[in-house]
Formats: sequence, C-alpha cells, structure tokens
Amino acid sequence: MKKPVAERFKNRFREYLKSKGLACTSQRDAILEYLLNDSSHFNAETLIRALQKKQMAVSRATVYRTLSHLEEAGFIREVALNTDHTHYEFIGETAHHEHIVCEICGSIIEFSDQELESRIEAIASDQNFVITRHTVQISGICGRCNEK
Amino acid sequence: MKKPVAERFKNRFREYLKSKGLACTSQRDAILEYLLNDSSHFNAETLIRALQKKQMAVSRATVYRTLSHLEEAGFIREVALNTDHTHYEFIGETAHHEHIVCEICGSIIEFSDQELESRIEAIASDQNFVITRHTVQISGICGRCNEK
DNA sequence: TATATTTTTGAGATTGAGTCTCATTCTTAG
DNA sequence: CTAAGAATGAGACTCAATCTCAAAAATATA
Repeated sequence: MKKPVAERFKNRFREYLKSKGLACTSQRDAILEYLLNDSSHFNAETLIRALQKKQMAVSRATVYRTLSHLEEAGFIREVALNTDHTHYEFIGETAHHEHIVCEICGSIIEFSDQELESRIEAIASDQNFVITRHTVQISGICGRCNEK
Repeated sequence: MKKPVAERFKNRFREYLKSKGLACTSQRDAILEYLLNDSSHFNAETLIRALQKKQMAVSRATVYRTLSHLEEAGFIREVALNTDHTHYEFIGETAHHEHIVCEICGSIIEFSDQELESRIEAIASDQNFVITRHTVQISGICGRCNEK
C-alpha cells in the first residue's frame, strides 16, 4: 500500500529539483525516503550511519549536499538543540514549533505558542527588522529527572 | 586610576576560583582583564589572537579552559549567533537580553522584553520543566540593509 | 622561608563535524 | 542514443575544540 503523504513529498522534492536544474538521483530519493519513514529529529552523522545499516549507503559528502537542498526546499530545518553538531528536524506538515530540552535525560518536548510568536514578531518589527528565521531554545530539567 | 567595577569583578573571580579549589594564575587574570576592557561579544579564537597582540599570549588550551570557568562562574554566557563556532558575551552587570542578527551585515541588536521572558517561564512551567537557560534568536534583515 | 603537594600551563597530537576536489558515473535534454 | 551537464564517492583538507603529559607555577604545610 502506498502512503499518499509520502508520495506527495517525494513529488514536491522532484519538482523542486527540476525547478533548480538539479538532477533526481537515487541517493536523493533514498535520503528523503528515509526521513519520511524513520526520523523526526536527526543529524548528518546519524543519518549516514542509518542509511548504511539499511544497505542504502550514501557518501558523507552527498548526505551533506542533500541536506542543504532539503533545507533550501523547506523540507527540513536546523534546530539548535546542542552546540556540538547541527541538528535537523523534518518539517513535513507539522506547524512551526520550538523546543525544550532536558539537560539530564536529553528528552525533547516540542511546543508552539501563539502569544510567544506574536511577541517575537512585534519585537522584530519595533527594531525595523524583517524576520527570516527565529528560534526559542529552552534548556532545563524535566519533571521526571527532577524527582530522582 | 583604578576602575572599581573591574576590581570588583576580579575579586569575584578570585573568590570563585578559591571556592572551587582552583588556582589564581596570571593567565586567568589576563583573560578576565582583557574581557573587562575590550570585549562584549567574542569567541575563543579571536580572544587568543587579541591576547597575542597585547603581548599577553595564553595558549589555546588554557583559553578554552578559562572560558569554561568563566561561564561556570556566571561571568560570560554562550550565545548562538552563528553555527560555525561558539560565541560568548560578557555578562557583567548588564541585564539578561536576547539578540537579533542581520543576515546581511552581521550587525547585532540586543533587546530585552519582559513579556517575552514571562511567557517563556510560563511555557516551561506548563511542561513541568525547571529552566536553567534559554535563548531567543532572531535572524533577519535590518532596516538599513533592506533599503539597499 | 623552604619544601611538599596540587594545580595549571603549553606544545602539539587528536578528534570530529563539515567542506572541497576531481576523476568517474549518472541524468537528462535533444 | 548521444552529448553535455550534474552528481557521486573517496579521501584530502579545514577548523574549532579537546586531550595528553612533562614542565612550571601556585598553594599548602611546616
């Protein structure tokens, strides 16, 4: 059985590539395919290893290149969860949201808050800025870790 | 003429070091001294180069180690202005604030907004989190760059 | 103040994410 | 089917950041 949502994303990506004069390759397919099924939060290195395990190995260079295209095309976005390496999340059809990360167990909670978003818009406009991107990053200790 | 504020910071740092069983060294002094006079926003590499120029060279390893201590002691904090490398700012006596960065000219505007802060507190508490840190990072295009 | 103990330093090796190069292979338009 | 252009992969490279360890400095002890 086909998954219509996944098909739609794949077509959108193909169209994006075509519109930019880029080629549709099996590696680019494989990466999007993987993200559609297995991943909401990831980084380049884990993605490389995961693809290897699935016998769909794609070289490091190609993975990085494809992630740039996916970001450019609006399929994924960078999230600053961790200073060590760039973290991404698949955007799909989910609404814009922010993250709270537990410093102890590493668990990630997503939230979205209209009041917060409006305030950010207002601040930027006060400063005469046109926003292209924004992130709210909260680190702390989650309820469960606090009990221990 | 002595600067009383700077002296106060230096004493606070010495006390912090003592309380942790750490030594007061000329290198640690030199780094704090530099930050007190010359810098609000900086990163490790520029700091290393700046100290060299002032004939107060401190090794890379020591700079990184000292920055950790200064952060731990609450004198500086990491700011995510740029994904390439860790950016710091000297906290001093300034109030907590966030940043808007222009993607074109790189200019940084600092702002603080009580409404935003309260909202963040409320969200974390809804999720049963105790906040240890938070950042609001806005990227966009500033008024001046937009005109061009 | 001299000495013993502990901590720090610096030089350079190491790690690891991310980028670059370039010969070879794949896509695509015609 | 073919020619032209684009993408891939292997591995070299970059650069921030960390680690190692012998020598030096700071602190504690007497």
